[in-house]
Amino acid sequence: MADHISVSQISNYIGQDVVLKGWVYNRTDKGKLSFLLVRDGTGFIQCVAFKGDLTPELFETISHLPQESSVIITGSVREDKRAPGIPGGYEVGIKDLQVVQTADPDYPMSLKDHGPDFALDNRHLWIRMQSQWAILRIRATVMAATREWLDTNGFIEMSTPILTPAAAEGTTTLFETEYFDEGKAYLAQTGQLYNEANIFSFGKVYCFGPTFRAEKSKTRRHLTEFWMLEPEIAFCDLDGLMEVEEQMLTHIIQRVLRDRMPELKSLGRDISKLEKIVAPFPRISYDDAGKMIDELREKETDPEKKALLAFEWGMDFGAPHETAITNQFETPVFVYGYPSAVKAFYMEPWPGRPEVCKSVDLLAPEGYGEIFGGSERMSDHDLLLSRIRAQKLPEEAFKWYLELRKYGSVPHSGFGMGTERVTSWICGIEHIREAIAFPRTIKRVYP
RNA sequence: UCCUGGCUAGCUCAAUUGGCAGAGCGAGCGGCUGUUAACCGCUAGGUUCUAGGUUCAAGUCCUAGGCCAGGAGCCA
Repeated sequence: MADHISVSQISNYIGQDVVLKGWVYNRTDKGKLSFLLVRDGTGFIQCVAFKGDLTPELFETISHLPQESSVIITGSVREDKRAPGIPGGYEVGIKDLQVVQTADPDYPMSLKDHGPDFALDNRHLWIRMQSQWAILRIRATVMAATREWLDTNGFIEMSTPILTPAAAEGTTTLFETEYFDEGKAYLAQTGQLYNEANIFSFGKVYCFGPTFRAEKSKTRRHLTEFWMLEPEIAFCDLDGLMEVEEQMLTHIIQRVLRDRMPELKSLGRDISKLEKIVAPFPRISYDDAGKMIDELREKETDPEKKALLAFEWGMDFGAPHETAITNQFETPVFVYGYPSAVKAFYMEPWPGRPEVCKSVDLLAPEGYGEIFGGSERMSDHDLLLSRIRAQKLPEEAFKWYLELRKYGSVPHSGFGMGTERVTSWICGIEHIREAIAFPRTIKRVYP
């Protein structure tokens, strides 16, 4: 028997006396009544103190409790439609209250809106707010559902190194650090190359960890440190990869809808939009996506937006292009077959069309853009070697990677999922920085 | 790196043509038995980002700098 219960389980205790341990999120006084909105990590619940039920000293204490004071409350649970909270509709009539610590009354995070600078400087306190709590709970469910789907579909989790010897893709900027007498080491921007080794031992694998990008990206879709899931699958072509992606994402959405409905509602998310996210998703080629953009640009009347939609075959899609495409669909949409020139060196060429590669991006609706990026990997040793040489990558560093193509090479594919991008989309929030507890951006490493 | 915008009370913001530094929330005190961003009364709270400059007078105009944000590029 636990010595206290959690708010998330409150509906099991109607009519009973319970003990709650938590923090005063808000307090409203009304004469002989004092309403405390108490959070305990699992939910938010209204606790009501009535002067006539308590000693004068205790009521005086309760009606002056500062926001964020830590408390242990004993009281009786009852249903009441008026009661706010998560799940809401229940409240606790206070019979006793023990103050663990009276919070300093200068707590800076009022329950009103805050600007980004202030909110981020106070991120260690901001995460206590209901909106942030809901987002980060959903994030945890996204991650749990991801692992759940992979683990029940034959994948095993491999940990790939964070400290790596060289640029994996040779294109992006990496964080650099000294590594004893071995020269420079770099924080990993992907575990993919290692997972390509892992599949030859384990078949289907994934890694799920932090990844680092030192690019000076300054947008609502970028973090310098984010959590990326990367499955890699032996004997899998591009079509097989898309199937894995849509099945896994469908599972994630279903699990969030099942387990995090109160959190989604508290964020004001349009649930009906999430309920439509069921595999299969539309698959369109880069060529067709380009034509779609041409048509949309013709229809666009705003000259500024029109200019942003400028497109010619061969260029990568920017954020405005992705938004234009995804606005045509209610589910995520696959765009496959990008020009090889704008993608990484290791992607398998399209049969008969060497200028195109077997790459696929999964773009989320409502303007959220790329959430998954993947490809079928090049499986021919000599072709891969020629690409490494053509891109002037350090051949020695890729010696082991090339060897994978010498000993039992097979068609294989994999993708990366941006956890915070998926979470942002599911939550319907404006900025990716709210989808991780302590965001790292180009201008922030504090707190 | 480039483009754009912002910086005034703890927070969110207002301040007309250059003319007395303001409000709401938060904090403190008091009132009210059903509050949901409660309400009502009272109190405290300011180096207007920094440094120069113009002016009788600068939150406002000029110059330089700092910080933050949004977007582009790049990417998940």
